[in-house]
Amino acid sequence: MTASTSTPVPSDFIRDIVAEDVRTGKYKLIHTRFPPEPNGYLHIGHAKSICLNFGIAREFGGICNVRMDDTNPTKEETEYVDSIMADVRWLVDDWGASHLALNRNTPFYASDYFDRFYEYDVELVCKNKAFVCDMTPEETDEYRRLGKESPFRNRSIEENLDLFARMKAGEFADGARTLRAKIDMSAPNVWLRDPVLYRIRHASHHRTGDKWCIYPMYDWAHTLSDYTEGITHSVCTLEFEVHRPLYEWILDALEVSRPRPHQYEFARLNLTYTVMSKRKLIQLVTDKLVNGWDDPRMLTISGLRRRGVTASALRAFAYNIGITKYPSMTDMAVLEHTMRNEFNRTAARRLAVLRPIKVVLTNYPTDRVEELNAVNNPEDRNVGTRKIPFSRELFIDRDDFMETPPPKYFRLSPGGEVRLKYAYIIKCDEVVRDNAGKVTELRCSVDFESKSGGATSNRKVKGTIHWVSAAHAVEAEVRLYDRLFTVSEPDVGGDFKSFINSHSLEVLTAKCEPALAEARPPERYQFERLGYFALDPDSTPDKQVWNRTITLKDTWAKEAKKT
RNA sequence: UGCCUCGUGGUGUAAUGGUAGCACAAGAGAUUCUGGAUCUCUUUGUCUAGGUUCGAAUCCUAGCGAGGCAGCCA
Repeated sequence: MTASTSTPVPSDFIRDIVAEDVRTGKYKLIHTRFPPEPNGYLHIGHAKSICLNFGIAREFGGICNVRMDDTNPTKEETEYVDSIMADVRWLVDDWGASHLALNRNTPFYASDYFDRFYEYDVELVCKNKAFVCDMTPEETDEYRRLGKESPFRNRSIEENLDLFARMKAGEFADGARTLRAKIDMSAPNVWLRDPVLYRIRHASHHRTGDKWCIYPMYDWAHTLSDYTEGITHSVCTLEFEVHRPLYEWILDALEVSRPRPHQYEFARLNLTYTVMSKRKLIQLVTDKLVNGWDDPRMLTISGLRRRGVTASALRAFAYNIGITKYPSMTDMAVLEHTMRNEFNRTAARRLAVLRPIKVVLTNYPTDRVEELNAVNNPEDRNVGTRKIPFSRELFIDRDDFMETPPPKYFRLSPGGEVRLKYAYIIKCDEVVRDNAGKVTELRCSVDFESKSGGATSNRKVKGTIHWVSAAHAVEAEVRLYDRLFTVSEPDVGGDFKSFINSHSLEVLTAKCEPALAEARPPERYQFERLGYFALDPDSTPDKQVWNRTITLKDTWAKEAKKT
């Protein structure tokens, strides 16, 4: 019996391939990699990829590199490197990280291999498998579409060597020349039609500075980075499927020693009610439709973390959705279910009132305060109980009172009864309003026989609601989040920004039970009957800020909608 | 248009020639001092047409549909 019996081990077509390679002894060590370009923040789709690549390494006793694919100096920044590393570490560090490869704070960088790439370039030219091309970008495009050979294709090796050295030396302007692989302009796969390997960019690179003015293209850099690092299974998303023959061609052309890496592709994650592309996420940030990359409404890893999602919940989600080649659309409800499933077991319960309405218990002594016993987590008795103060004046949530309740409404209404959780059954005798007619106070009477835990507490009423003692309440800011988009697929049918949910953030001042004042990050709580909440970094010693990570399932809301 | 890939309930996935299963969602009920959780039950599926086979979701052929690629982006 192994540890894997308690934790389900995923199975999918890629892991099947790895398992087979392990069985046949194809490689000494399974070695995967996660290769982000540092040009944006990581999102939940990257989390899927991280969990796959690190998961494979973890399950097969291998290792996984994080490698910055930083071959385009005009787009990449150190800020993104830092955020990516923080996100990856957060996601995998408590996942049996000791045998993962992430045993250092610094990632690998494709840019560290630029010198080595240059040697490979020269080798390729010497083998007459690459040439320097003088065509403009537009001409190159057109010739590739038409399958026409470049007029510069048959330059001598000496001339190519000379020209490429002068490209490197900075003699030519951006776009003036490229180094292209010499493959087959009549190939049906356009990526085999003499693809560009190097372009000229007189731009400062975030790590190599001004050392280079020629930069490798993705295919060249990525393939050779994989090979250089000893990667065995190079796992990427479906859009690179047509690049695989080029990946193979490069390794063939350089006649690299075996075993060599192989590329496998899986479908990227799509989720309802959100957008996933970096381009769109960056627009949300720059257009200030959200408050930065880590806005809790964003499906970035940093946004999810700030909202209160745990790394283990994200990993469980990655496990739940599986790995295939089918371009699917996963229901946001799966993510939500994964969170509730974990937090229900792990989050301690507290009482908090979001939209307070005052309740005065007319038959309760003015100066009396009781300390009532409350269970911290009914799913985990080990975490014990706490005391909650109870007194004559309380707050309850406005949602828990209706003047003219519909049928099946179990909460408080004029003349009706409800149980205050851990306390008494009360009856609403009188409704007090202000001049505008708004209800400002409920005057209720207590059934002292009904005290929770007491000998005569057996009487049942249909509803139980949460409450907070007014004199003891601690005020806190609460931020309620809803889906960022109003439609399930904001990517289709027009500008995605026109589907923004204008009510996706609501800020309230809540009344909390005193025990919450002692909460510290990264603790998270269930506010009973409301949802799961985590402290936001905006919290100060004077004022807590709570983010609602996810609501509880609300079958009453569903019921109410029917009528 | 060319090339590549993929089609299993509403959604996401499993079954790798041998009883189509799981999860989410939806619906009904039980229970409940959270309208939470838990438990029970129910609805809904192999894209189509041929073929191979004792037997096909699985193998073959054709069709249909969907996605990706066709940057000096990754």
